[in-house]
Amino acid sequence: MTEDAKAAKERYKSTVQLPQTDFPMKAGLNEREPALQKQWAESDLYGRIRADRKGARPWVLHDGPPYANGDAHTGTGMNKILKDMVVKLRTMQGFDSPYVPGWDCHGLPIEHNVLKELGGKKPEEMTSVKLRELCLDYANGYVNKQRGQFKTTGTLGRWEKPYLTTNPVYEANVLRVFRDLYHKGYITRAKRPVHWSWAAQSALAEAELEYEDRTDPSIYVLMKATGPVAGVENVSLLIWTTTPWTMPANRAVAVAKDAEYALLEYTQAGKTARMVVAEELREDIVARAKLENVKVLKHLKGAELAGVKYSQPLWGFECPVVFADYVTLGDGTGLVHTAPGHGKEDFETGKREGIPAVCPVSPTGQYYSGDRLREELELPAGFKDEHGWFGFIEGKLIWKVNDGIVSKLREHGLLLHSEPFPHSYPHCWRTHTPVIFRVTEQWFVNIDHVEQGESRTLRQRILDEIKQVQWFPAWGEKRISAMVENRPDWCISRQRFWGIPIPAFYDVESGETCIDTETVDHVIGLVTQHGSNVWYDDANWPVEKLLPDAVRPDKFKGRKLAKMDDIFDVWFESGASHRAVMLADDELKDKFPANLYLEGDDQHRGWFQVSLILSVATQGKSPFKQCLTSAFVVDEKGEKGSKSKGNIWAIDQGVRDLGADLIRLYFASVNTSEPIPVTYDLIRGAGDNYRKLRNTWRTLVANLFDFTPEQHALAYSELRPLDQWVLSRAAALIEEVTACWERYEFHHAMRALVQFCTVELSAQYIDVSKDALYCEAKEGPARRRIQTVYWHVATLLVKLMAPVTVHTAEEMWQYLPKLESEPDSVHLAAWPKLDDTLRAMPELDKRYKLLFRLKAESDRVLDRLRKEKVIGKGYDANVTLGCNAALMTELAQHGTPEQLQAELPELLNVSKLLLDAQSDHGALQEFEPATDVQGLWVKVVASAEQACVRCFRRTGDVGSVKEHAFLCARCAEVVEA
RNA sequence: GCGCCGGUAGCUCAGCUGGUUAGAGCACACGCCUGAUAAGCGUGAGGUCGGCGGUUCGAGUCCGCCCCGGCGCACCA
Repeated sequence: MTEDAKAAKERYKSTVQLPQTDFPMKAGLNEREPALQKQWAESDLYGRIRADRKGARPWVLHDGPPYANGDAHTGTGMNKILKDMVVKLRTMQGFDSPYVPGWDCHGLPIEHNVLKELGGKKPEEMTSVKLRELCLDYANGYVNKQRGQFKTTGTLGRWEKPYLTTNPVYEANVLRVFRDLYHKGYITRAKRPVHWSWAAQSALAEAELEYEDRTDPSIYVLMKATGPVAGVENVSLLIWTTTPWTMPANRAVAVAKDAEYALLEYTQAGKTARMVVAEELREDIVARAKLENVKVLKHLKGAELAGVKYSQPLWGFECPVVFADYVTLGDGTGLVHTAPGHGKEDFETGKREGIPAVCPVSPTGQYYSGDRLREELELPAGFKDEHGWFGFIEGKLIWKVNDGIVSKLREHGLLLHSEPFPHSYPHCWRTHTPVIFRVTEQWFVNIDHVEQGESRTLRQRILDEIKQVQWFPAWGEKRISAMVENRPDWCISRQRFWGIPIPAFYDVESGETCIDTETVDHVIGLVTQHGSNVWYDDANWPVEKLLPDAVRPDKFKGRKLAKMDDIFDVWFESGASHRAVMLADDELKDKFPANLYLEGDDQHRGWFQVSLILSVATQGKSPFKQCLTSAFVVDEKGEKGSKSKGNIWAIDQGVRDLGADLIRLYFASVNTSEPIPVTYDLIRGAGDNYRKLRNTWRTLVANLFDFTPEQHALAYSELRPLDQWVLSRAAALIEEVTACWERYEFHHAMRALVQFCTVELSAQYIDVSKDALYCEAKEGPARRRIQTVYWHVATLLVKLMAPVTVHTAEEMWQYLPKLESEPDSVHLAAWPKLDDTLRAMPELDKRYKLLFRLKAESDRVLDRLRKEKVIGKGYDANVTLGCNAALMTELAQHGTPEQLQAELPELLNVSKLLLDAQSDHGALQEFEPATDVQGLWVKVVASAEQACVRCFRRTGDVGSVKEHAFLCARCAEVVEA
């Protein structure tokens, strides 16, 4: 370039419309996000959203309450972010979509931690009320902490007035659910075997069990028959168990009536003996116990064992053989050790056969001592402990005697074989200790109860309701149905104090339980006013005051009553949230059932199920219409996050280090139905997408610096096909993103969004439209129509991003030239939808698909010439597209050769373009065959023309206007005007 | 043990009801631009679509078996 040309270039620079914007390229999230959040708080954005949508169709996501203990970590943080995304979407779609967060504040972990702070147990002088106050303080402390942590993610909601399960009104509503269940006959108090956590000293519900691996002794015990078996004397019944500690409670051996059994004679360690085992398992047992000289004396059906009695291996008294249909021949011996006090089925069998369910184990998992042990074992009168078992077990923790029992059985010649047995075993979810079965008196919700006026059991009604719910992912329906089909009655009582009391009394003399709907209602009244502490405040609320004669059933009037001291399972409390929140909160009560419950997929077993049970039983329907679950967050190794592993971090720390929008974008970009790896590096990886979105958008808005939509936007009809094509692609994007959101496939929506930015915008439209945008007349239509498209696209992109990158979208919104009618916050704006401008144009889609394929072929050749240093930028080149007849015919569908020739230079970013249909291109050396387009040859030559100093193109007419020697005709005209 | 989900380029994932040489983004390599510039554009390399067998004119896509990973269930006595 000559000196003159350089000077000219500088002179004309001011006539070029270069992009201008203050919208920063760098996100600076950790400064901007808190500032925006402050702004939202000060302008009460959430309140304004609520006011703005008042009266609109409701759409409610009902929040599942996280537990008020510990930090809000990545998992709970993700859950809140996903919820916020959905609520923001629904709000933009015009729904009235309040978000009322809640916390689960009662329960064992808090109780534990408070006791720990007190040195392990409640000080003698401390009242229960005082202790409960400490628990409440503890819970409230974590509510405040977690609230602050959640808010850093940019989540909007009624944070200042959340629902808490400790709120007296909430507590009263839990009791109302109980009252209704009681009234309808769903509640039973009964002695049954329940899962028992000896570490927590409480019964556990199914939802509170976690299966963990554990190795127990697997033992084969010989139960000596007291008489002949099928005519043969001195026969033992071989049983198998992995819980040797239950042997003291053994009261029967169960067999399958129809199964085939074998009566064997065998030699082991030089001694010969006889026993009965299932024929199918005989060889397995012989091999395991290394038996020799095995002879099958007889085959017999289980039924033939009727009437056989054996000597209890520890205590020596006679116990029966019984039949049971759960006896299987999969493993063991086919003869089942039955201890009705330690197993659900054993209990049922015992009940049927009139065998006592003895349970010599205390709440702490120790055998009772002394007389108590004797009593609990229900030993016969005059019993003598000849072998010293009594002293051996008494007072000991059951897990500590497992091995001792094994060796002692061996000493007595009762053990055929033992080996270690690894298996998964239910553990207490809070203390992570193995649970046991204990027979205790508990309160239950009867799942198979049929209430008056109904023909179906509650279980069946829940299953029917499950079918009415939309499950995301769809397999959730199968999973929860299977769980409901198989679940036992729900044990809702716990023997702790930090919770809502089960409002029942008993007659001190007779022991009879005193409860009816009136007494419960009375307590509900007191709890509403004073909170559940009334139950524990003996000084101010003695039983006479708690339940005055006036409200007692007649038979209890004037009697001495005492309070029962069970509390509700915390799942009962959270499961009642539909009643305590959805049906009771001023803002929500006319919006039941909720549109969506959204939690981790562990809640199929937990909150979803208990909510369904309680809502179907009391309201007759599911408390939610849709149910969305996400998988768990894991670390880079795919391991579940846990504090002890140190692979989990508090969400607010992540926000400070990485930025809320980046974390939100990450969670929106991954498939949340599969385990979600969460590490700083992975989230930083989402920064690629973030920057792409941000920069692409920045370019759009930087070219709108002189654009006011009301004044400058052109009508659809004034746009060129290329412009209309972008709008058509944008319309497709809106449809796809919206469809993905409706299916809650956030990551598919984000993919579409990023792809649109990188392909249609960045690589295609923006790249192609630069010349017109920069060099055409500032006010002319060639520039304004591109700005019109930019404006439409920039607007819809901000909106489509708004539920995810809530801060960035808001920041963008402030820089976007908007219609006067748009609100000041993007979160108050309307979700984009198709209209006369944003509309699908299939013909144009087809046209540009073809033309961009031609561009790709041209680019390939241009690239080669660049590497050969023949040309630099595209404007240095002239391109000839040699097309055969078939290709010309295809092209003709999209315009005349003249039209295409006029449009293609811009599209291909070259100075000149020729369509040549005449020659036999294959025979011409200067033409290069295309690789992906049939019938196309490409010829590229360096242009010999002078470049225009203003637009860089080599159009061949530079200097045609005398006054502007360095300009092409187009630029000269623009500059003149 | 039973059931569910997944196994596609180095990474994250698309591939609808089976149909031209399997796609995108990122990362990588090479080049261009320097008027999106701590940006942008182009080109390229990279995949036996977990394995084996089957159905079919044709399979990543359907069927069967197996392997790996994850999750759930439980009458594991």
